[in-house]
Amino acid sequence: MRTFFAKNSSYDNETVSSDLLSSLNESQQAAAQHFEGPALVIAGAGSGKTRTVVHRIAYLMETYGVVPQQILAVTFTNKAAGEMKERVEHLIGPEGRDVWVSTFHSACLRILRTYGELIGLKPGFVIYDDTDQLDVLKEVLETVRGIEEANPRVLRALIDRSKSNLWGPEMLAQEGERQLGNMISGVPIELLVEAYHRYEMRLRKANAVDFNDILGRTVELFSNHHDVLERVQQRAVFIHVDEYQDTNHVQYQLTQQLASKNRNLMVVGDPDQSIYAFRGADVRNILDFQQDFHDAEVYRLELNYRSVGSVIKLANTLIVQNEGRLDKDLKPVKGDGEMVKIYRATDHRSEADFVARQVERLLAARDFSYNDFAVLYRTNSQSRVLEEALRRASIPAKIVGGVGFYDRREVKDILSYAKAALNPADDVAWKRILNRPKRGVGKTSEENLAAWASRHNARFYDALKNAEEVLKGTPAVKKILEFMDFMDELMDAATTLEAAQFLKLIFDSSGYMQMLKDEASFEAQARIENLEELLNAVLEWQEEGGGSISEFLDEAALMASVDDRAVKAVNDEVPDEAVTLMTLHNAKGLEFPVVFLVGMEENLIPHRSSTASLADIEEERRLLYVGITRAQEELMLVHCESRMSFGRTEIARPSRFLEDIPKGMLSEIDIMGQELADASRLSKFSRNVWQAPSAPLPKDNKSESASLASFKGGEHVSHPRFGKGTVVGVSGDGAKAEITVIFKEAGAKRLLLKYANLSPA
DNA sequence: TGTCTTAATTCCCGA
DNA sequence: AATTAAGACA
Repeated sequence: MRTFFAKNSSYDNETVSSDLLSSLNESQQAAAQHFEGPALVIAGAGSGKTRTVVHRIAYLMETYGVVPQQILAVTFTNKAAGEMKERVEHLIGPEGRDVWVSTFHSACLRILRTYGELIGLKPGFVIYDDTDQLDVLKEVLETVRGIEEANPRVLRALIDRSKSNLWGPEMLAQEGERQLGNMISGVPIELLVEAYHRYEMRLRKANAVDFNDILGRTVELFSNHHDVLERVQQRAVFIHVDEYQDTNHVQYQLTQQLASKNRNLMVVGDPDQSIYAFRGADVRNILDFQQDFHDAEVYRLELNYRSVGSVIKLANTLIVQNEGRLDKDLKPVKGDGEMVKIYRATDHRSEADFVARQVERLLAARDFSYNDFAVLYRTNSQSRVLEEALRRASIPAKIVGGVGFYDRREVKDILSYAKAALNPADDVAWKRILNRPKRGVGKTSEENLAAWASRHNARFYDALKNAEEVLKGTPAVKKILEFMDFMDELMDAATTLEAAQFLKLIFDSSGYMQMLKDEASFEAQARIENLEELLNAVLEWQEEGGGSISEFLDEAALMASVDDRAVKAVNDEVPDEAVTLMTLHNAKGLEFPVVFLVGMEENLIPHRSSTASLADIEEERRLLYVGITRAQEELMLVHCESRMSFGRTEIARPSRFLEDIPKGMLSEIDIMGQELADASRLSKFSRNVWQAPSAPLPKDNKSESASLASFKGGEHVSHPRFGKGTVVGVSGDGAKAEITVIFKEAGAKRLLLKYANLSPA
């Protein structure tokens, strides 16, 4: 078992026994004994949901003689799939290996690799990740007139959203206009639809699918080829879907299709932990389950085995404030435990130092190991300071997520060589490797080649093949001929060599390694090490039964950034024992004895871009709820008085969510972990909810600072030209002091305070 | 073409 | 603050 999950206490005493259900509580038993027909399991945080599903699988086999080949369990992340697979095998032995445990994406990819040709996917199709998508979209935007200024990222988000709703360009034209209006980010929707259409053409031409296509095209396959659906249904007679509250429409459709024949569908989830609306997840999928399946049995798991009482109480207090919510009362099994702590740091550095100090303190005081600590934050950008502070304190730490191993420039470059060799139509890959390492083929040549390809409706590869003609008389021709000779060799090798050997060939013969060696910088050295690590990953994967390089590419694409294998691969030196740093989203499904929730501030949680609607706020609240419920023994909340963002120091106000917490539920502590005496407590107002102290006065006493000090964010002000607005930040001091105000009409403005001429409103 | 400097953008969350 | 795009010039 990987160390990452080593602390899963409920796992340890799972054993095969004649009395399979004796280790479950009453409601868990009821769910685990569910046989045929649809079932909805509402499973609160820490209520033993995975345990219940794993036992249900064992019970199906033991009591009803269901064979493992008829059982499917779908999870969201590779991590969750890996964990469930191990627990299934642990509980029911070697037979458990035949249970199909998979993520939506890898299950669908497997199906498409087998049957994709039926819907026009050519064998050897590649997967475009988000960077590839962006590359394609940038080019597409240049070809649609009137759309040049559109942000490719905005367009990508729109396309992703459309696809997660199973909307093609035509549907986006209809539905999009109805639901989103006729302009999106200042661009008419017709043009965006046109761009979407062209994007689809490009992908088709490149024999590529994007992430959403992996699911969407599977739905298409099932709809148009019932025989394929039936074959898969034979392999999925009993279906389990984990984290059902986070399914989007495509996943919903897939589930419906798979379950349509046998109707043995068990969905498990917790509406209070729905945190993926931003990528199309729809809580209604779980809330309406009983409407979809009128005969559904409903099981509720409300006993929490994970957290101490104080943590559960806080979580419940928070979440009841959401309006659109299924009533659910999580009850702790454990005692009250330590009070939840809160610490007010001056800035993000002192916040990080606080975390380091507490890790040291708790480690010394109690029987903890580094693995027992997790630091959770809202945005990846918060990780750097934390990582640095822990390193200064010689505390080993690992970051889960963030810029993943397979997103690194050098890794993407090398894998692009493989992709190009396997698929001549992969324009993105060919363009990426053409001049990396530098071989004297610059931007102009690339543009001319691309223009030729587009004129002839050909592949970029064809342009390269015809370089002599296309770039007649330029010095680049000779270079391209050499390059193509090498690539011919590589294309041959792609089908004959093993994955690792093939990779080695790319390293040595492309000139890429040589380029890094010649550079001789610290950075280049790190890149070389990453490439060596990539080779190790391939070797390890081969030993575990992996096959060709193309299969490895699939693996790498689905691995994405969030995977403990990816984390391990970043640096071989990652010690077995380490504090875990990750985003709140990544923490879902995990648990740790000690949890720090940092950045408990307005603009972070709720995030600045998620305050527009009640639905946004409620999702942020659920995200915080997920964070709180990760803690088993101790929970510490931290917020700062000021924080740097985009290189500027800004005043930070405590999260509104904190202010709804009754005073007695939080213990305010100092950096030593000592509870502040009531007299020294800065929050001295005697309201019965926790209240943040007012922001400190600026340290200097220049005359201008008096006016600066009078703003701490949140004030309603009025400006002669921009009208009414709200102060959201102040930075700098003296004559250079700036104030940021979001005006109701004019939007966000950064003004020199000296001239801002604001009056209270 | 390549390199150096400067300007702009991003830092929401992810399979 | 850090990465990436754009622009100037050899």
